[in-house]
Order: sequence, then C-alpha cells, then structure tokens
Amino acid sequence: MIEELEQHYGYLFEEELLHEINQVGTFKEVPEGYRLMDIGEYIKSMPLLVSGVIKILREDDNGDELLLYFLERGDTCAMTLNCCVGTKKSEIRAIAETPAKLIMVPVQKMEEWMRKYHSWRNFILQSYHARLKEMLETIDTIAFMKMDERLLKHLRDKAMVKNDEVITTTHQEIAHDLHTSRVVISRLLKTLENEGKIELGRNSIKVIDL
Amino acid sequence: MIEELEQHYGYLFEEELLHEINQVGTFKEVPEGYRLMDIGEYIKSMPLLVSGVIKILREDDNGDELLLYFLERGDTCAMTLNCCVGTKKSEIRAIAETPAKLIMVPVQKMEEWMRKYHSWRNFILQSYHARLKEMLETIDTIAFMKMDERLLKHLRDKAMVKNDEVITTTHQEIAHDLHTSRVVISRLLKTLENEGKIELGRNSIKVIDL
DNA sequence: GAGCTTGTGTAACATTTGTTACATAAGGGT
DNA sequence: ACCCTTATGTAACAAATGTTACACAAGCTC
Repeated sequence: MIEELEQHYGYLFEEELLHEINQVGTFKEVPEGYRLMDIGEYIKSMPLLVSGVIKILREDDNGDELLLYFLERGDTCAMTLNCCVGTKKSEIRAIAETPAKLIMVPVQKMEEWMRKYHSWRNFILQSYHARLKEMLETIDTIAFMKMDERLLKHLRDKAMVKNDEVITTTHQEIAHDLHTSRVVISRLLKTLENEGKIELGRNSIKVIDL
Repeated sequence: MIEELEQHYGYLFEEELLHEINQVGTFKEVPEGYRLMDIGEYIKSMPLLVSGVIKILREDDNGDELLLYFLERGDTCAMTLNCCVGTKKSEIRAIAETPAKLIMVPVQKMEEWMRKYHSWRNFILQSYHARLKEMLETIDTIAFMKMDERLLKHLRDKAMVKNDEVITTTHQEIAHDLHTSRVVISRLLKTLENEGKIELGRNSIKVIDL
C-alpha cells in the first residue's frame, strides 16, 4: 500500500503521518457500481480515495434520489468526517462510479492526528471546504437552473470525471441522478441532439462541445 | 465583553481560550436587516453569534436569491471558516434577521487555536458538521418538496427562530427567500389559510399548528 | 428466427409553477 | 379627507415539468 500512498498523498502529508496511515489503514479495491456506504449505516472508517470516481447521493423518505457530487482522487468524504463529532450514521449513499481504490482509515485516528499533524488538520479543513463548495454548487444547480441546463451540466460533469466524451448510461439512470422521470430526460436529450450538442446512441451519449 | 463570552461560550471553551478570545475579539451589535457579509467580500474575521438570528443567502449571476439557513446563538458561519484554507472571498450573503450581538475574531487565530485548544478544534468541527447538515436539509427541501410544503416549512422555521408564532413579513420577501414570485406565494398562502394552517394579515402571518 | 428483456421515441394530457395585468385595500403623511 | 405608496387578491394565460400509454428497436437467449 505504501506506494499508492506515496504517489497520491506523499506531497500532502508528512513522512511520519504517511507511516501511521500505512500502519493502521487498509487498502480496498472495489468494482464499478459497488455501494461503499448507505444512508443510516454506521461509519467506522474514513476513505482516502486513491483512484476512480465515487458518486455521492442523497435520498428522501420516499426513496427519491438525487446526485450530490462526484469524488475524485485525493478527495475524502466530508460526511464521514462528521463521525467523530456528531451522528455516527451516514446521511448519504456512496457508489463507485468507476472501479476505485481506497485507503480506509479508522475514524478514531481523526482526532489524534488533528492534534499531532499540521498537514492532517489542513487536509481535513480543505476537505470540508471543498465539500461545502460542492454542496453550494449543487444548490445553485437545482435552485437556479432549468432541467435542460442541469442535464447538459450533468453530462459534461460526467464526461469530465470519467475522462471520456462518450458516456455509457441509460436515460433512466440519468433521470434518477437528476430526480426526474425518464420521459423528461428522453425528451430533453432529443432536443439537445437536435441542437447539435450531443449525439445519442443506445446506452451511450457523446458530448460534443465539452 | 467577557460576560457575554462566559455566558454563551463558557461551557464550550477552556478558561484560557476564553481569555484569548476576549483579548483579540471585538464586540459587535447590529440592527435587524444589517448586512454582515456579502458575496465576493473579503473575510477578515469570523463571527461568534451571541444573540439574535442571522439569515444566510445564496445569489446567482442574475441576482436571484435563495435562503440557505438561519444561524442562531452559539453558531458561527462555516463559510467563514474556509477563509484560512481556500478562497478568501465570501460565497454567501449574511443578513441580521433580528437585532444581533456578535464577537468578531480575526481569522489568523483560527489555525493557531486549532493547534492549541482541543475545545476549539471540536467547535470548528461541530460547526462544519452543523453547516453541512443544514446544507443537506436545504437540498432536500428544494429537491424533494413542492412549493406549498416549502412555504409551510419556511414559515415554521421562521416562527421557530424568531420564537413567535406571528411572523412579520411580506409576501414579496418570502418570495425572495424561496426564489419564486410574489403571486405564487400569495396564491399558496391563501390556500394554506383556507386549510386552516395559517392566518393572514397585512404584514403578518400567524402559524397555527407549529 | 421466435421470443424475451431492456432501452428509446413520442403523443396526449395533468399538474405545478411562473408571468402579466389589474383591482382593491390598508395605512401613512399632508 | 385626499393622495400616495405599499401590500394583497385574483383572473387569465404561458411555460416547464410530470404522468400515462403505447410503439418500436436493439440485443440477447434459446
């Protein structure tokens, strides 16, 4: 595991902290679609994302879902950070959007490292900062944008994190992520295609002007 | 200032930290409607709210507004916390919803106290936690609820923080907070009144079943 | 190729929300 | 009392989004 650590977090953390992480952390490799965390589950460890993309979802009481944001390499889940202060249950669902590699660190170390390592404190604060900004962006999106704009943004975001202009997905899945119906998505996608912004195929969407 | 501090933060912070806050902090008292912070403004100090209610707003490029949440006594603004790590410009607007008293602490102390005081670390993490939860609730509200539900929730929230079942406001102001039009609010309010959930007056709304 | 499942296209309609326009009321100032 | 500003009520219509229903196509299995 030490190589993965050095490679992706070496520039962030002190030698000593890297050593500690290496000692108590466990390496985890998950396939696409793997559910890393679900709403109401107890959080026992926090993930440091080494590679891959994780999508973070919110669900209401009726089972309606909404995509909050994507996590990429170097990110950690801020909701997990809360474990050591407030509720220990997850408020969100985390699904591997691509195959992913993670280092899982026991949450008990959080506070100890906060005291000992300047770089860890910074990392945690940075993470909170990043997550709050992403939440703000999510709010902007759902509060101020109409569905066609949200859809196009979603496609671009997805193409971005996957690093591929061709997205492999179904209209149904997009509808879930954006919390609307499949018919609405099909309709809007067709419009976007007519406008020359995307090209539609079965199980695939090519985003033209990224 | 020391009495205010003792009274509202005494149970939270160590004696020594209280002393430091008292030394470097400045006391601030603002009237209702006072704009404490605006989007794009530079953040030089973080507020510890002693009394009153602050409303936190988001605005998009077109000047459309949306109420994010209310801050109450004992809260601080998590967006301010970011100042010492990321951007130094505010992402949000903060308006005094009631007359309010605050202690303003220079942001430079943040990191120093994070190192020195266990209670400060906890306070900061707790604040982030609370803010993230509030952001999630805001997202739930705008993503999953229809306007009539949002409106009723808003009225109840407002009655709650103001500690008064009679809300003094205009339809126009509510429309701004919920990012919709005055006509829509008037319409829905009238429906709520017919359902016996509220009583309407000029410049006032009485919430029946809190 | 027949039969199945899954994904997509589209029409017709319902509901929700937003917009425009105007009437009227409430209260303040003179 | 009269004028003015601000707040509210309501109708009529427009636009966006959600729902239901169904046709058909693509790919898979047998």
